[in-house]
Amino acid sequence: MNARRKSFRREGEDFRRRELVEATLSCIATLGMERTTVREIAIKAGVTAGLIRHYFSSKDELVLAAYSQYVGQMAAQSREAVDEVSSNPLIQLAAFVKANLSAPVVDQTNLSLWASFIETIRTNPAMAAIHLEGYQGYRADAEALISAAFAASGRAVSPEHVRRMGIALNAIIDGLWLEGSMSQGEFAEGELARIGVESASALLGIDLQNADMK
Amino acid sequence: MNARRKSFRREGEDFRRRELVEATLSCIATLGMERTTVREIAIKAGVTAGLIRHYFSSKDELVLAAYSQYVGQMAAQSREAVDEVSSNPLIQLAAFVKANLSAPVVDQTNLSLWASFIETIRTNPAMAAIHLEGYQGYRADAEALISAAFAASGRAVSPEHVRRMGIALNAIIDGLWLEGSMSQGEFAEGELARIGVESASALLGIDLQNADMK
DNA sequence: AAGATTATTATTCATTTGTATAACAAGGAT
DNA sequence: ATCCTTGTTATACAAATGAATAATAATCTT
Repeated sequence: MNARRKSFRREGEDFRRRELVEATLSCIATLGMERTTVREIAIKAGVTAGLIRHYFSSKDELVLAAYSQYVGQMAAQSREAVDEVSSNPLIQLAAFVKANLSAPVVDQTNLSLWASFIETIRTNPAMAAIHLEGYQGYRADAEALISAAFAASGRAVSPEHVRRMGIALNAIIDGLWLEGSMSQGEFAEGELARIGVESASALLGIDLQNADMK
Repeated sequence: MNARRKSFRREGEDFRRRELVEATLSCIATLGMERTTVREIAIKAGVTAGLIRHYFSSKDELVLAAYSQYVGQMAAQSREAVDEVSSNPLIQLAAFVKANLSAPVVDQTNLSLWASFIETIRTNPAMAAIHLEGYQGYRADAEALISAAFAASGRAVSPEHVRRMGIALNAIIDGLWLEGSMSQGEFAEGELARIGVESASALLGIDLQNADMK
């Protein structure tokens, strides 16, 4: 019964931090915030619990880092989808909508992860700050795409109108994302994205559905 | 240091259960699920922690009852708003949208409460069942209103189209609710509801904005 | 190759938490 | 009035949790 000490490799700080953050996200997504303990995170990361405090001064700080990583990741994902397509603003806008209404964004686990973070925003100012920054960036991206789309359609619109459209577009995307993520299996493959593009077209008064038919 | 026993009143089962459920909702909304302990709930309800187990066999069961109460309350609120106005379907639909995009529905604390529950749906089948029932009811209400609105506008639409519109309407409401609840103070009084009615009009192709000008 | 550094593991600690049990008293029954 | 029922408080307990500290070994330095 003489248990030997666990063997291990020494890793660099950035590597471990990233790994711990990744494990934290995985835990929160699958277990929820309440059941995400430092021990559970450590197991998922393949280390012992004590190591967490070597890199993060508290569990709160780790969760904060995880949220920061999550927000950045979602933003990057969204921007990539736009950059991947042609420079036609209508096509870009359609790609933006589609990317946010397909896997892996639309996913029950991802929704659960998001909800776990949202819950903490009200009482944790640091979390709130990260959230605000991410949200504003998202809205700015949406408004830039809308502005460009209107310009490409030869329509002059006021900044106030762009703001309104940004709010509405953001809402339809978020709302469809919610529905798609919650109702497992109700939507056929690609259906949600199609409804999203149709709805965005109706809201903006621009036909985005045939935009990618070059 | 001879602490006297706390004086108390004996109350009926329904009274206590309701009070404990109410305290639970309040705790989750303000503290978050993680910091909502049986002791905290008891304090908020003005009783001692032991009493909770007298009425609920576990904390989970209490939280479940609280969620059930929450879902029912939200549904009733929404239906009341529709029943309060005239029987004109367009006006009813507008009222439905407005009710879901005004206080007290749009509120950061309410969002936090909702998020706390959503988080648990993935791992708790009982919570998932309550959620599904509430969601389906909500969607059915929306589709009924949409059907009636199309009929009143003299437009014949297929059930599939109604379904699509229901999804989209639901999405714009949820999305705007999210935005309004998260971004404290960005929206002027009534602005969110106005954007909602405008957006719903654009989505459905029905003018709901002037519907209440009798 | 030996020593120094520190990343990592192992162990310990004080609190908190859900739950279980025991003691008590408020209000009704007789 | 006295007894009885049971709603309610008070106390106890085991498990879990975040954090702190001690021990160890992997890798770098020289």
